[in-house]
Amino acid sequence: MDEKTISQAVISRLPRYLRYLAELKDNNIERVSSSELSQIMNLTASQIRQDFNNFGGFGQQGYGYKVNYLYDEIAKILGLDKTHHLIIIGAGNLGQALANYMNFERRGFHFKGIFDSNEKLHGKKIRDMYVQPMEDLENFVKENDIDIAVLTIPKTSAVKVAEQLVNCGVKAFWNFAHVDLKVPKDIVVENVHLSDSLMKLSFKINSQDNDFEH
Amino acid sequence: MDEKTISQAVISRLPRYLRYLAELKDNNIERVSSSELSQIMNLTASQIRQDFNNFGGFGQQGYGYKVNYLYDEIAKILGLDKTHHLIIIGAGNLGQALANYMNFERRGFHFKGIFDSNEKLHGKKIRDMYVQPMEDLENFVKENDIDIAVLTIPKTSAVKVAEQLVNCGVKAFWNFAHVDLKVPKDIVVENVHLSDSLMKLSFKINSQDNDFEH
DNA sequence: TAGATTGTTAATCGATTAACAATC
DNA sequence: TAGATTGTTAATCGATTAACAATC
Repeated sequence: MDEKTISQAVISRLPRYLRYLAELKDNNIERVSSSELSQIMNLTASQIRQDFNNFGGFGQQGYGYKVNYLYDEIAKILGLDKTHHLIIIGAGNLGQALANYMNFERRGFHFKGIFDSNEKLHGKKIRDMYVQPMEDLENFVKENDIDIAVLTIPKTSAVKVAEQLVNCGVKAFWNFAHVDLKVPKDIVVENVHLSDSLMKLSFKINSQDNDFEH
Repeated sequence: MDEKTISQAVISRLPRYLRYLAELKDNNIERVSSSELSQIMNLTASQIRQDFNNFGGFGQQGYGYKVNYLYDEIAKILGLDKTHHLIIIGAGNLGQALANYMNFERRGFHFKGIFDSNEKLHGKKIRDMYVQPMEDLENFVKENDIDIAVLTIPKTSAVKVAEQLVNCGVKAFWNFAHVDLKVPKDIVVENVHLSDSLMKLSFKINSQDNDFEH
């Protein structure tokens, strides 16, 4: 429909908007102006209005934005009203933690299974799932219409497994492996490189103490 | 010394440079030109040279960059040669996973302790640490010169605990709580908002299927 | 010296901020 | 209607890309 290009910067701000709007909702605040929101969120009012107008206007002149309506619209933009079928590849520390910790279902992500190559883990119960062997992966993906794979496996196997999953029809990856996946460009990848994040923290500490500012 | 402002965009690319340089090192490749690196990393050669020259020139005209030297210099810029004392607040799924999964020591981060308010967890062994009660937190931080706290606690307590830790001398936070911390501006915060990341994934899937491009 | 590739300046592109007319 | 605040255009700022002189 719209056929507009949304910049990465805007996309990154959307979940944060949603978070602050949820807070306003919790406090039973019905309306908010761009300048009020800008103060709470430490942005400029102009940027907020520009951001929202990437998706068409959600406000009313002279009034501001209805909190509930704005929240719902942004949730829709983020696709949180859609449902997806998700599996986790890698039942190590991180995979298990995400299975237990993330509230996948609340965001429309149906957690359907967890896999690992380590046979000591096979059959282990994680949340309400049993760890399955990698041999069963392809069939499971095809039979259960899996569209998202969470990769919490070592980088050595991540690229290969991702390719395999693309061939089975997986459309998106939440990638925690410390490597850049090689997938066709219509496949969605969202990287969470924890090591990179820790290095950024290190840089900021370092640059504070010494040389360069950031 | 230098007193230059490094943009957020450049900082974010540094760990990725390091990753690819490590790969070249592993393959015993001694030199690399900006244009070779640009092809591997899917960047422009110009951007790479601009990035490096934020910190002074690391290359030789007509030759390129020495892989080992460049790696070491970027590691130094990231402060990976420095040591830090780190604790984890929150011994739930995520806190435990990070304690076990992250190779803190390898990057100069000395993992010194893990804390939780849940007394059922107190004394539980995680890696080579025992979970300590929050009551012992302040003394421990002061006595052990802790400068970094990893926050894997719910957002409801994160802001308060962060303030408390700042008062005890903590200088940096690796924040996994789904909230923006309120700390003085000389305190370093690196956020890992996993929910936000998942929503971005959702957006990208959604925008592929329908309306807007990204 | 000739060839290659950096370091750096200039040009372009994109994102943020400012300004204001439209309108609730 | 008057006041307020959006939606949107224009101005500014910053980051990326292109070009090329410096130099190994």
